[in-house]
Amino acid sequence: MKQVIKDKLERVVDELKANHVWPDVQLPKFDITYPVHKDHGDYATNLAMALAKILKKSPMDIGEEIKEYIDMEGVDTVEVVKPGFINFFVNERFLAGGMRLILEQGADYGKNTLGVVNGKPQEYLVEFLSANPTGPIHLGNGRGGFTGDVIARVLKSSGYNVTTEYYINDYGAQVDTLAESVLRRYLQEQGINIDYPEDLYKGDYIKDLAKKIKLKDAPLGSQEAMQEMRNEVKEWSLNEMINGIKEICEQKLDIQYDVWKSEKSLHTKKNVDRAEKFLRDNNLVYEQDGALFFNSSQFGDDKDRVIVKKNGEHTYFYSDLLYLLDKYVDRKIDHWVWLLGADHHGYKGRMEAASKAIGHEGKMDIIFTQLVRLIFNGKELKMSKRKGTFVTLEELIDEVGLDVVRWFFLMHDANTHMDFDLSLAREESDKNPVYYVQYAHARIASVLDKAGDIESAPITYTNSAEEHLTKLLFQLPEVVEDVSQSYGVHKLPQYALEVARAFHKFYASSRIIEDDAVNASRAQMAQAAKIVLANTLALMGISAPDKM
RNA sequence: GUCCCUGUAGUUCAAUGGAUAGAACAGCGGCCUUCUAAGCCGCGGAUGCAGGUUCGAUCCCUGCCGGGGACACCA
Repeated sequence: MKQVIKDKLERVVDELKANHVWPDVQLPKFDITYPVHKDHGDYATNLAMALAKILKKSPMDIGEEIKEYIDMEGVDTVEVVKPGFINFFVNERFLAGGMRLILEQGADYGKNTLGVVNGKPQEYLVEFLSANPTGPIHLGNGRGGFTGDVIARVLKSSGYNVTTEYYINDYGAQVDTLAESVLRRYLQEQGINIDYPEDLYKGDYIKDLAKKIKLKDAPLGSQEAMQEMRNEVKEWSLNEMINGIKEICEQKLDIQYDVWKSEKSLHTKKNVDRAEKFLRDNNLVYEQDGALFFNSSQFGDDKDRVIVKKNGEHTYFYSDLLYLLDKYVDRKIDHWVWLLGADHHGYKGRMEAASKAIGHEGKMDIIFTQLVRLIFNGKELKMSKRKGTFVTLEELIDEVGLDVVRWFFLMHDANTHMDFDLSLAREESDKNPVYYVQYAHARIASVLDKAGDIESAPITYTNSAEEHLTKLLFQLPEVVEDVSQSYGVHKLPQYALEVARAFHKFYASSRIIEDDAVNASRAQMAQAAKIVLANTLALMGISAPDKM
């Protein structure tokens, strides 16, 4: 609908030009909005305000003049109101026509083809969660995890070819710390007296690993034997952690990844040689104090970054460079959507600089998810891997259910801070708005089940609740489009809530089965509402139950 | 010290520079002999402070005050 009005207004501006009403008029940037209040139009544009600014006339006057050029099918009346909105009121035939469309498209209703350019779907890579394999997935990971998952779902619905990816940080010192932690706990478990330094990981999961691991008895005291044992523990622990994470993502979180990308696997000789040649050939690196620096400040970063340390080891940023080449050169992706916790905001500068340096500027969207503060009994709970204090996502899901947890993380703008009150989440899980939405879906399922087969009778309107519900249902395609461009996933639950509310009102005012007779018009409205609720919930990865 | 977020109702959060700032929860008062009361109807209640840009600012700019987070040859 929005698009129809927009197209029409573009033509209006052309007409104004052609008829020399305003020969100099340029098409201004005008907006089309939905009515905020029921007294306003069904659809509105502030074209008049935009034009007024250019022409230095009153928006009201301009609106009145434009009005005469607007003649649209399905629109009954057009009115101009202050401060310069042009309101469109659609008629019943228009509403019924749109309804028919929803019923025909069913599960496909809401999809669009924004991601298809010149007949080809764009290759998008969405990378998210990517928690280090040195500890469990905690509550704070939930935000990036679910936000990324939903962005991927929405992009798919918008015609993009989406690859979801988990980047495994299995390279570098932290993995050794993990191995050392497990090894020492294992030895303690065997009754061997060995100390446990402060900087090792403290959580119970380390002890669990230590109990589970089976090592062949190695003679202690020998350096070689100790080193061998260390390597064995390292490989086993890492593997165990990664498998655990995979299982949780797929089974508990309902997040399916297409690719599990190992950081270690990027550091092959071939990759490294190519990268070094590329960097040197393009004068992107220099040596200083025995280390190799990447010239990132030339490309907008606030300082140059070390990529090869004095001791010859690669830094994390080196991995990032390899990863960029892997993505843009080898895999030829068009765009990379990268979800990061706010504590990583320092990456933005260097990664953008690196993308620019290798000639792929502007192909990356970094989405920061602000940290979640945990509140328990009115006090903030600090989470720390080293101290072993955290609440795992798994525990929370087991307690209140995946639907509630997903809804909670999705309902807020990812870029704002939020508090998660554990005590409330537990107590008030029944009052969660997700149930309000699911209840609407279940109610519809139940009524339609009673109504039996619905005949495709003409749809007519008898009250404002029916009209309001219908107009809301029309918005789904635009919500999906919006989210696919803005990544503002919180708009989905907001929208679902609005639709559910509209349905509950409709349900209270319009009986579908009356005196044992099914009102086919209303049954079809309910059917359409069910489609919209189900599709919206599916995009969020939340179930749409038929019974509650 | 530098940089990134952020301040809206009692609470948790919405609102591409536009119309009367929306919900939910909490509070108060109504509605079940009829399709699921996990529902509906009604009542109160908010943009941290000071300037600026604009016809118009919750939104943009500056300063102040408050909250969170980053500033490694760690990953």
